[in-house]
Amino acid sequence: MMPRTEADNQRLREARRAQILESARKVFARNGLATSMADVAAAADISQGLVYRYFASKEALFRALIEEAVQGNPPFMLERPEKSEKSATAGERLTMLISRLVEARREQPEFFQLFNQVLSAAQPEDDLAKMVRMRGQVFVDTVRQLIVEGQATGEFIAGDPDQLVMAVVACLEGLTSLALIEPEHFKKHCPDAEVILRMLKPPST
Amino acid sequence: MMPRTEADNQRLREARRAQILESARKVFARNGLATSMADVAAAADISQGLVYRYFASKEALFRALIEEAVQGNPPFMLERPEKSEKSATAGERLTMLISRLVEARREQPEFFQLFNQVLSAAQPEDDLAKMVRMRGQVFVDTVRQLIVEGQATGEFIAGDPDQLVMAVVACLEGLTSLALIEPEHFKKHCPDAEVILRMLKPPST
Amino acid sequence: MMPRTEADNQRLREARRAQILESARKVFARNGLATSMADVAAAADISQGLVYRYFASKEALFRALIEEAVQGNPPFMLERPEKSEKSATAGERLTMLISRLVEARREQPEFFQLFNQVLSAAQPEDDLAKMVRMRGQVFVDTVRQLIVEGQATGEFIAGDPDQLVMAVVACLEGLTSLALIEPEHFKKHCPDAEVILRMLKPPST
Amino acid sequence: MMPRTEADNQRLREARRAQILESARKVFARNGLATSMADVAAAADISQGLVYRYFASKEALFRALIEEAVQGNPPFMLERPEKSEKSATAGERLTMLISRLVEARREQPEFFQLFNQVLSAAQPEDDLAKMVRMRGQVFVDTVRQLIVEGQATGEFIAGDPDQLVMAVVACLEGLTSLALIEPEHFKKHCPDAEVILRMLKPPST
DNA sequence: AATGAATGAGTCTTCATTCAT
DNA sequence: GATGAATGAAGACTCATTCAT
Repeated sequence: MMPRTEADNQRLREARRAQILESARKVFARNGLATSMADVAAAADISQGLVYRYFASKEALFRALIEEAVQGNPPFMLERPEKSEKSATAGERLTMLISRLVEARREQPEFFQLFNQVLSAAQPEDDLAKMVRMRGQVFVDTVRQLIVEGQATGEFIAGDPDQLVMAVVACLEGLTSLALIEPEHFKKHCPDAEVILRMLKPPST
Repeated sequence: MMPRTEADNQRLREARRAQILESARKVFARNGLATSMADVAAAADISQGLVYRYFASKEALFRALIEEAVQGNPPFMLERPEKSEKSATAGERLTMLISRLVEARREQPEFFQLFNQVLSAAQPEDDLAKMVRMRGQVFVDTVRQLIVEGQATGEFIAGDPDQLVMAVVACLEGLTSLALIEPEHFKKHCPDAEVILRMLKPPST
Repeated sequence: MMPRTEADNQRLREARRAQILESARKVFARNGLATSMADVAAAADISQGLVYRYFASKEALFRALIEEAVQGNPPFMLERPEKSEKSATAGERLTMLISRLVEARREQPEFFQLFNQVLSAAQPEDDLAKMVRMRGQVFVDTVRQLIVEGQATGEFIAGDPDQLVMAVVACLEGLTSLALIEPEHFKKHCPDAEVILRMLKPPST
Repeated sequence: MMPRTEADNQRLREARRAQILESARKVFARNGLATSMADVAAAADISQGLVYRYFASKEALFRALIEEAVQGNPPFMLERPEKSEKSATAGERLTMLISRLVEARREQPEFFQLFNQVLSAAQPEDDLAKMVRMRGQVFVDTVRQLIVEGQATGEFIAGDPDQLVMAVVACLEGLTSLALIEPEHFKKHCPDAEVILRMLKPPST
């Protein structure tokens, strides 16, 4: 009988918004920007018009998804080693970092797939593409720094560090792609960080 | 002054077709299925209408690109070890295979980027997606076979072979993505096959 | 604590309705039929839904506004000379009429602007447009009648009466437009009826 | 058999553009911004899509119409007295100006109706509205200047010049409105400039 | 009675495709 | 064979209207 209270509405709106973001994340991660707003609305099980009460446009919605993923609400997105890890060796820290990132891709592949969608469809001048590339660069720099350190201490194999960085990064990027193609198989046989790290260590033979 | 002969015409047509395919490959590889036919025509420096003299539709054009890439007109696409390699060990043969694939990605990244575009934009039931996935499966099976063999002979580290396969495949897939993002840097620091192969070998420590 | 009586409710409803009409008149007069129901609700400081408790549709609301204006709830809308004026000459009566109409436009320009909005946006077959045109015709006929009378008595200049009618009517219509564009300036320099009436009198030279 | 030449296409495009502008002018003049692009296309007897090859958007089309009208391709739009008129008295020059403007409204009412549509539907901050208002101001200033001059020479009646300006301007504006409501009657009984000018002259009695 | 979230039909706009030349 | 003007169906977006609370 009573109209909804202000607080009720606020809660409703936030829930709706979250629901739309979640549904949109799934469909955009899978189909990229080719996804229609009708698809988004259907995934969220609401009318097309309603999406526009929460996001001004398709682009705004996609942007919200990317920003959410870049700014990394999900805690496992943190790529920099945590304070408690500062005492570990470069190799140990890189192991932890890779481990976390592999795990993140296993838990929430959509976040990473979104990045791929941006990079594989957007114009280079695109604002979002820049943002995603910048974020990627931070990650690459972190890995490079640890590899160089590890090489200095002899933990890692010598050689062009950029080559090693690229191998490691490619591996992670590739896992994101594989997660898109075969989610089940990916989850089951997702490689351990150690496997990836072996690329940085001299083989026994 | 002589009217063109039938053969001349045939040759012209084939050249035109090849020109369109090449231009289309570039723009589709970079921008995905969002690429418009106007973009294709502009890239090929011909009118929009003319594209339709050679390909019945956008879909037909894209299909031709994928089929060309899958059936591997380009010789380096051959993934199965050649006959002369039959005598080598599994490790040697896998090294050669990976080596060839890395090289292929360095030489002609567009072919592989096309596959990524298909997989990241198409519906799973899509005919083309199936074709590309199947081709991927062949490759995966080949790698798996060699890894299992290598494990049997002790060349490769023990453990879940699927995990190792995935690590190797992911690395290659990831290289394709990186080639799209930063072509220059990719070409310069593209990792050697040995780096990737190290994931399959026990580390010295 | 007493429940509202039926009469109270009735009064509340009427007040609400009047409030909506007044707000709607302002925004429709200024922005025309492009005005959204959201604009109306905001102007009336109520929710969108509530407008529909008082008016079945946007069209019904607009119609109510036009009918209110046409039927001339506002007393100054009466265009026919009043009884006490019957003894005056045609010229005197026309002066009084014009005078009243100029004054009306100064006092309540919105009513007249609404008519303009109908005529400039609606289809000719539109019901409302017909109503407004018919009302205009009554006014035109009245003016024409007085002009013809005035010409007969020599009060007004000879010549095509329709031309004179149109000049007078145009002047009044134009004042309505100017009132929309520059309300302040309009109110300050609104011409006297005599100025307009001069069009009907032979110049001294 | 031969493809159209460049020149052919150029001519075709210009003709098409002109055709669209003309059709659009009519429907926008009559129905204002509520006009749909489907209406425009139908009026021009072409498909909806084609309009967009000539004008980027509905707004761009409308803007082109307004700019065309403001910049006044039509020669009769010139409101400033021509050089040859410089020797005439203020009254004579104003007569010529009004005369020209009345004539313009008779010949091409659509141009002036477009201005009315802008002013009666647009937000005040609107770019186009500003442009139209500015153009109106130029006209008002011209009329005012001539009236003041005429008052100084005794040609015109004394009194608040702004009131007289407003009466004259209103009359012209009103004619534009009437032309929209009853085009036929308007053309037949359109008042002469002299009638309007009489508002500026002392009456004989 | 009152709110504002939700719906869906209608409009603007794009783009694959066709067609006159 | 070649061009680019033209078409029309599909997708983004708005807004009058309804409905649960």
